Order: sequence, then C-alpha cells, then structure tokens
Amino acid sequence: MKQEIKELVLTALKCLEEKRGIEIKELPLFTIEVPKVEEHGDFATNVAFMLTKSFKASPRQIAEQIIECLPKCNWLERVEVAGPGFINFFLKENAWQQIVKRILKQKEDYGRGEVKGIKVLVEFVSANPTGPLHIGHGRGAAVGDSLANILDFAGYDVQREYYINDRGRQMQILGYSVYLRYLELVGEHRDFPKECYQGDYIKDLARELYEKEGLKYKEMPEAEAVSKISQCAGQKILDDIKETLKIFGVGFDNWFSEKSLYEESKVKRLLQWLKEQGLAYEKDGALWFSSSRFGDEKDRVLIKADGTMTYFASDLAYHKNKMERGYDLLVDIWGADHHGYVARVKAGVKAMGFDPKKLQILLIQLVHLKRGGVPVAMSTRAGEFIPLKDVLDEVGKDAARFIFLTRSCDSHLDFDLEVAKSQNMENPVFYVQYAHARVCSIEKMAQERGISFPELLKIDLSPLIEPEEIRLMKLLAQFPEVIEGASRSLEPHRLPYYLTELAGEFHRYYNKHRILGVAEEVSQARFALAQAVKIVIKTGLSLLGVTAPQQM
RNA sequence: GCGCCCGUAGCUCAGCAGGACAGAGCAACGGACUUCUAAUCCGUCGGUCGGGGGUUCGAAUCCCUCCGGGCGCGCCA
Repeated sequence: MKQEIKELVLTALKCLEEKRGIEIKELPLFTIEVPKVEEHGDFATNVAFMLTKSFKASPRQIAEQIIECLPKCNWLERVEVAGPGFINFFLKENAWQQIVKRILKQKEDYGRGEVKGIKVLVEFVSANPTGPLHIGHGRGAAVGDSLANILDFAGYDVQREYYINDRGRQMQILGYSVYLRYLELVGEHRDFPKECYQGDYIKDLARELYEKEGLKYKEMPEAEAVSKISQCAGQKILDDIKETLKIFGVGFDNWFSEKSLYEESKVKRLLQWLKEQGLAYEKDGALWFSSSRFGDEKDRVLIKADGTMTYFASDLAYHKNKMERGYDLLVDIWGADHHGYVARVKAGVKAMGFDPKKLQILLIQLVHLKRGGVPVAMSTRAGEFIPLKDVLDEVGKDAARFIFLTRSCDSHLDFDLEVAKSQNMENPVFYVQYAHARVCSIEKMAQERGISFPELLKIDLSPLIEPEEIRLMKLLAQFPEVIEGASRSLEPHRLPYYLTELAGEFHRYYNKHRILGVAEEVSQARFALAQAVKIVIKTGLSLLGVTAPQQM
C-alpha cells in the first residue's frame, strides 16, 4: 500500500518537472508513513519539505503543486495539504477491504517478502558445552531463532548455526572437574579448585560415569582420563543443550565444531597466512595479530607463550570459514558481556580481506531473573544458576519466548517468573493468543448453530465500514511492513509489539460488534475479516516460535 | 581512566531509517457479562522524553558535553 502511494508521488514529481521545467537534482529521500493521528489521513508524505531548495518555494506551495499533478486513482478518496506542508492521503474504504481479500487469498504467505537472493547465516547461542543453558542463553536463543524466522519470511536465504567450543582450556577444566568428582566417588579426595565447575551437574556426570564405567578411569593415567572424560562429558552436556533447545522450539541447520577447524588445519593455515602477509608477528614468545591496524584498540594474542591457541585464533578461522561459504551477511548474536570482542573480530574480518559490513554483531543485554519482583540469586561462581530448562518447565515455552522477544536487545530484561505465569496484560502472550482463540471460537459457534459461510474469497466485503473495522484493516495492511522493518533492522521485537496491537484492536472490535447474529451480508464480511486477523496472528506467532491455540 | 549499552508516566517498556499535539501495559479510581470465551472491553488520573548546548523548516530520535545506572577492558572464555 505504501509502495503504491510512493509510485503516485513519483509520477507526480516527474510530471511537475516537465510542466514547470524545474529540474529535481536528486530524487529526495522522502517517506510515506502512517500518521499517528487519524485526522491526518491514512498515509502522509513529507516530500514537499525535501524539495524547498530545488523549487525555491515554501513546502505548502510545493505540496499544492504536487497534488495537482497526482494521477487519478480510484481508491483514493482525497488528498490534502496539511500543517507546514505534509501531503495527507485519504483512502476509500474499499482500498482497505482489498487487504482482507489479499490476506484470505495468500493465507500464511501474506507478508512474505519477495525472494531477495541474499544468503544470511545467523549464528547464535553457541554456548560452551561446559554446563547447561541458563536464562541468558534463552534470550539469545529466542532472539536468534525468531530473527532467523523473520529473515527467512522476509525473503532472505537463511541458515542457522551453533558454534561449539569443543576444545581448549574450558573443555580441559570440564574434564578435570568431572574427574575430581569421580575420584571422590571412588574414595579419593582432593581439593576442588575454585576455577573448576562448581555446579551439581558435574557430580551427576561423575556419578553416571562411575555407574557405567566403574573404576576404569581411576586406573588409567590422569592425563588420559581427563582427556577422555572431557570428551565424554562435553558430549553429554551438548546433548542436554540440544534437548533444552528442542523444548524451546529452537533448531539449527548446522552444528559447527571448533575442533574441526584444527583437524582440518584451518587455524594453522590461517596463522601461517597472517604471518606471510605481515599481519601477525612474534613478541615475548607469543604470536600477535596486528588488530590495532584495523580499528581495534590493541593487538591481540593468537598463540600464547605456552604454545596453546587462544579462542580468538579459532574465532578468526571460524569467521574466515563462514565468509568463504559465500554468505552475503553474517549475523552473530552474542551476550553483551562479549562486547569487548567486537572490535577485534571485525578487525580480523577486515584484515582477512572481507567487507566488515557483512558481519553484523547483535549484542544482547543481560537478563535479570526475578520472582514476584525479587531478584533470584544467581551466582555463577558457586554454579548456582537457574537452568533454562527449569524456567521452561515452570512458565512454558510460549510465555518465555514472547517475553524474551518483547524487548529491544539493547535493553536489560527483567524476567519475572510470576509475571510470566500470570494471565493478564503484564504478560501479553496470552492476550495475543486469546485473540486467535476467539476467532476459532466464533468458527466453532457458527458450526454449532448450523451457520455456514460461503467460500471466503467470494464474500462481499463492502459492509466493512465501521471505524473499528477500518482500523483493523489498516493494521493488517501494516504486517508486511513490520516484517520488512524487523528484518532490515534486525529487530525482532517489533513483531510482538505489532501483534499485541493487532490483538488489542481485535479485542476492542469483538467487544463492540457482533460477528454472528447480525444481518447476513454483514456477518459474512465480518467473519472474513476475523479470518484475516486469525491468519496474521498465527503467522506472526509462528515466526516468534509461539503456538496459536484454538481454544484457551 | 578508556570502550559499549541504557536513562521516556509511580513501575515495566514501545516510539517504526528526524516529521504534525509523546504511546501501551501495570498500578490507582470509576464503569460494562440473560446474546460469538470478562484471559476481554470502556472511561479518569498521570510525562519540562536525565541536564545543558548544537545541526535542521522540524529532534525522544543525529552531534557535542555533563550527570546517573549496567557491562566490559588478560598470553581467561
């Protein structure tokens, strides 16, 4: 709809140019938008403001001239100049009714963007397999998964990937932690160091190991035992992570192993190449990457003096690999506590000869878990974090996902378990679902009363003229733009806000007007409108990974 | 000290590539169920958009600065 208005304006501009002999030097970046106030029409444009220089006239005068040149259009009621020079467009009712028709025709494809031919890789969660997912990972998972859904729906070619840090020091510590707990079980007590993983899940892993394998690991050399246990425990934890993600409705196309980068010598070859290019140098027994030459505040270590690789070395090889797989855009979703890492990875990408604009890093702010307004104690040091799985068990997937998404990534998020369970507007997930269920309920009631409706596309929509109906149709018309905006800006939170608004508009309508039990033509038209609402809510919720129940 | 994010109604947050008088929910108060689910709806109350400069026809939005809060600044991840 917006696009069509834009075309009209562009035609008018061209006509004006010829008529007045005025040359518009550069096509202005004007906008078409839906005004906040209804008196300002259905759409408005600021184009006149942009042309004051070319035309050497006041915005109002220019606006008048543009209106004169607007082509005739059968769905336009009137166009007027308002305020300091806005052009307001008022549409005929049947223009909005067309939207309902379009939705009923396209069904779950309404809002889907045209295939853009842009390959995107969204990498998210990527939690180390050294412990269960916690609530912060949950936010990243919800945002990443929904963003990927939205991008896909908007017409991008999307892949989802989880990067597994399945090697390195953390994995060693994991193996050692489980080893120590295992030794305790078989009667050998040693100090349990602070840097080891403190959580109870370590004890569970040790117990499982003991029950399955007996004394096997006690009898082998420590180094061998730790290495074997590390691998085995990492796998177990990864399985557990996968299970939690499954419950959460999050899936990946690819699980990328950090270890594989080493097995294929990718890290080694990259470091060699960096050295040859003069981008890496040795100092104090370590190998350094000259990241400061590419915008980072200082150089970074790739190989430590003890000969081990930093994670940063792997990360560079990983990003090189991702770029070489031919993506047009890489989206990395990280916790905000990693923001210090952004500059160095971007520097690396630039140094390796890739366009750093192709890498978008989304930082997700912290989640504060609360219960009834009181913070839930979370001490990572003691390993006393609440696993995501427990939160899902308590509040359910739908509420959790919706809450994680109903906030800009830049904002800290208070996740209150009581609120997540409550069924009021503090927790809008039910509000949106309820609107969907209400439409289903109307269908059911119609069936019970033996009312049958004609084929939806054949229904005459002209009775839809109530202000609440027009408003509802206008909102439905915005859905494709919401998708477009959310994908372009990588801001999935726009969608839940839109859905809440749409649900609200429907609830209002439902309370004021009846769908069944009114004159037949009216009833049919309203039923068709309700179906359109149902389709959009269902599509929107599914993009968020939230179910749309038939009944509540 | 440096860097990133945040500061909008009593509370939790939106504000859509700067646009017309700043929005929603909660809380408070007052209303609406013999008719499609009241998990709903309607109304009232509530804001010098942290302060100050600047750019612009026009700023919550962009720039500078100051103040507050969070996070990060390792040859840890």
